[in-house]
Amino acid sequence: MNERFDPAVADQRWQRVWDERQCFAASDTTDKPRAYVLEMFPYPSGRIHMGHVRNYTLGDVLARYKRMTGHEVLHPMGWDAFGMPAENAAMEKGVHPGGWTRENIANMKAQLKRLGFALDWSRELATCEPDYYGHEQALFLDLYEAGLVYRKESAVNWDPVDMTVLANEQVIDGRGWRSGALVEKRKLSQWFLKITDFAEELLEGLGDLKDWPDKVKLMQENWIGKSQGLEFAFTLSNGESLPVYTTRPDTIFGASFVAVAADHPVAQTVAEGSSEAQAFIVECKRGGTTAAELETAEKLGFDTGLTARHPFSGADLPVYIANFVLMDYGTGAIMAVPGHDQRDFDFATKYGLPIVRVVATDPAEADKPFAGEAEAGDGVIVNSDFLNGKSVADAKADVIARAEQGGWGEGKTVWRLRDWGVSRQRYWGTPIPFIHCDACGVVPVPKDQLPVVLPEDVDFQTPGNPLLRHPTWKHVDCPKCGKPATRETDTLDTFVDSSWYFLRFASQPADRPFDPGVVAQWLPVEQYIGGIEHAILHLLYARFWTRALRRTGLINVGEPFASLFTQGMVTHETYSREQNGRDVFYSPAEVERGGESATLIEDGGPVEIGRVIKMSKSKKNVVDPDAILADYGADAIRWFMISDSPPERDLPWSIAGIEGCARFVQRLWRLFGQYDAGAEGEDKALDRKRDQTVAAVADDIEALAFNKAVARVYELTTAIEKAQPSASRSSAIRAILLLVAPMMPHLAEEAWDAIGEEGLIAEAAWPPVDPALLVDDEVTIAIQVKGKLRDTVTVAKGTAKDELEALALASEKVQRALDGAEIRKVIVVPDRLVNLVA
RNA sequence: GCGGACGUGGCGGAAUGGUAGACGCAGGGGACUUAAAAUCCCUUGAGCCUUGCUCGUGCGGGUUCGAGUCCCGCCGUCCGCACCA
Repeated sequence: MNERFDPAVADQRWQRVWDERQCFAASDTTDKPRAYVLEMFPYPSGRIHMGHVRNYTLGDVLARYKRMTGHEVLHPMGWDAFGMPAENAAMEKGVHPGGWTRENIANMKAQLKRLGFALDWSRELATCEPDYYGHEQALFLDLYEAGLVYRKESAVNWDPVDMTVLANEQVIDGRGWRSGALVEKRKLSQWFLKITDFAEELLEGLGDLKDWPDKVKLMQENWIGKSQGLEFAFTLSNGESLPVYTTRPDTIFGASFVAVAADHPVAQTVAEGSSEAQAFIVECKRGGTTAAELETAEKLGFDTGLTARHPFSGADLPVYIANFVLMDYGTGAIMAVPGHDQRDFDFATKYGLPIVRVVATDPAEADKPFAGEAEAGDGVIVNSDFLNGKSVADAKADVIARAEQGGWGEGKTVWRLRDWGVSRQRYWGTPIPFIHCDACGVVPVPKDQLPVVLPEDVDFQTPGNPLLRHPTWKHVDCPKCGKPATRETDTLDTFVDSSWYFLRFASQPADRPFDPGVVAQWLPVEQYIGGIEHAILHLLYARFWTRALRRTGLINVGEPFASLFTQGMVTHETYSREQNGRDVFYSPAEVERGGESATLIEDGGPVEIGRVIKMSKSKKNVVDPDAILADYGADAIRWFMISDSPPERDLPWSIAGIEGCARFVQRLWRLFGQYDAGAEGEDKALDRKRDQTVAAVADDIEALAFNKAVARVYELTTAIEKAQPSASRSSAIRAILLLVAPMMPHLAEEAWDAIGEEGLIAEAAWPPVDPALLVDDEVTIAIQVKGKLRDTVTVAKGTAKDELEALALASEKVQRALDGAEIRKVIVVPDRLVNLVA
């Protein structure tokens, strides 16, 4: 064996062998148990970043481990290839989005290959290719036939200077990112998917997802937002009826005004007779469409002069048009209870409206003033006539019952979840397969005419949707009547692309989206891994899409992802200098890092080491995986990714850390070099340590607690190094080689070959363990006096309680700590501790 | 603004309510070497009256024989908020 392991040679060598032997191609026809391991596929931005390396390393370790434990593993990779960055590149650099994207894919694929991931490249897909999005169009038509697709008006961010629709991230401080113009809300007719039809199912389904993080399930639950409340109608002073919805009917006596959305019919009617109301409604159109923006904006209202009669008290409440009321939720009108809703509180404070307490922690505090904010918590009802003294829950039920009895309202379930708007006024996406005909209306493209392919000859020099401007593309004959008609020029949200790619990975026939029988063999995904930022939208849409396909009879899978894991971000410290009162940042490549300081290579002067934050271009704290790969090899970078930080938390990148990993690669290599197949003699303690480590590492990998597995590998390595040569020692070396095979596959193959083993370690079996060796026969007992540790004693496992107590009392240290005090109580936990309470 | 999480040495972290700090990094000391690299050994929470004792898991309370872990209230940081992916 060579003295040093050379990753530059070994990485390439084994990557070629894996490729040639098609080691990681998943078979659809096998008797083995299946394991579908999937990481969220990347957007092809051009270069792999550390976040990708982490994500795919986590999945790869699991996939390789699953293979070693006898599973047929499906571990595919593809590209989420539609989206805005390609169009931005087209505008900025004059390149075609397709060419730019495909070049990025080629680069990133080469980078992934250099990391030695055990991926089935034969199933690679890119969502921007017609052989993917054509099937998506077919599925969209299936959902249309099932009644799950419709069109309605919906607001977008409109840039009045560029005359274009902006994404939320393109709106900065209420202005268009390029033009700087104030953005307005504009209504367009757009395509929607009826995700709300599945609200109950999606909520209920969360209960079956035992291996999803509770936080993700909770976030989805809150997002779906099922609420039981009361819908009832106020009678207005003009005789009209105004339906409102409230989740807090218990607070009805605290209502001090009524508010409607700016696009509510009542607001429209009022505006007809008032130019001031009109102006206010126009004012409400200013600004973007995001929830965060709407809710942090100053609460504004317009007094319509109308009043609404309170159903119990008969009081006349003023009716406002308010910018914080949403037309999309409930009825677009609310009864406002300032004491117990913060938005209402802010509004009432601004317009001098009464704030009445109707919930208190104690009936005696009925007139306690508010401490500058609303109180949304539980309590007892006060100042509320017949509701006084009731709990919040009882009062809710009582008011709903009275409303239903009186025939002026009814209990109702309302969802926060809104239907999914999938229209995008952009070029680089899946064309929505519909045709607009003056005579026949909106007509689906017949399936035999799919795919509707994007035109290649498009111009990005003018803002707006190139499909709309294209001279010929949209002009077609109506499939129904044959007369001239136009294509739909909106494309699909890229979340649609990522809502079924995991099905296409499992099965990809040419003539249809997938084969349901093959899909059933692989789905659900056994382990899905990706960022927490996808906790709601992507995961909810994928769950919805899967259920929608089941309802249309296309598949028989409900939940696509059996187990979900959300990994943390890769972070790095920042380097900066203050210049002219501003921080100038330097990249890690420009800086020489010492133990506790850092200097700029260019001039040798010091730079300030800043906080450890998410790698980002603006702070220049980005490290390119390729450079690391070239310096340290794939195994070192993979080892770094799984060491130290638990995968769900942030991982701080450091050059010292990667150097430590590279050193450990060499240390293992030296250890493997000491393997002696002919060594004799038994080392019971090492045998025990070996099997305990094998069992624990297996548990850790299955729990994705890789940092713990890594710590155990270090411990076993040290134990082997300290042991004398023996058959046990060689056996332990062989075991640790198998343990690290999923983590450092190149080193493992090289060593496997060097010690004379047959075949590839990638195809070897996980080492078996002897259950008898897993339990220790001795344990160390803690001896406490009044809960404080005073001594320890090592005894045989299972030593009796009274014996432990006697040992504790016999301890000199214990006697000194007791200092003659009388023992009042003794707590003995077998194999754990003795606590003497004096 | 609303929803969700996280907080333990210089750093990343470990710890079924039961010996806080496993393991790694960084630091200190030493061996080997002409020297360096590489490697190996020892050491490293803070404080003190140092056979040992006291304090210590963001802050303030509480439950318990015993709390990093459970409960209540704060503070700070991060993620999401429906057209970024």
